[in-house]
Amino acid sequence: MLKSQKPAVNPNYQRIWQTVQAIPYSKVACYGQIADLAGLPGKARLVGKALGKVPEEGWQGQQVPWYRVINSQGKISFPLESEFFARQRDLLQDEQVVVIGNRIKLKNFQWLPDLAELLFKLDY
DNA sequence: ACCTTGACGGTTC
DNA sequence: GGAACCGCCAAGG
Repeated sequence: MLKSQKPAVNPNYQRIWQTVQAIPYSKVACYGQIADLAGLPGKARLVGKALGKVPEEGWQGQQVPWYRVINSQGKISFPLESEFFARQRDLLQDEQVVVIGNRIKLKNFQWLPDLAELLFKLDY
């Protein structure tokens, strides 16, 4: 049998993308929160890396709503003047998420999944 | 094996 | 709220 075909996609990235897919419409989650839910506690920065490599065509037939992930301070983690910042802000506002001066009130929009929701959406 | 990179987070002032 | 600082650690070169 042939050894190591292609290094396949990093399994940690896959779990992160899958977890991000569970964030509901009009809700946001923090990098650290996603890391925890993905079973990678303390690896918030890894989530950032993984999101930077999200396949444009989605993962396993489903889009990955990368724009629903913001930092723990309720802010978009891109430079204000960048094109990425504008895109993320627009996509969020399209979902009725209120963004004022690079600030989103986590109190109102943070995704707080209950156990049943997690068991249903994440299969591991 | 060593070094740098990150879409981070918490602490403190 | 915000800026400075420091700790964190897998990935990729």
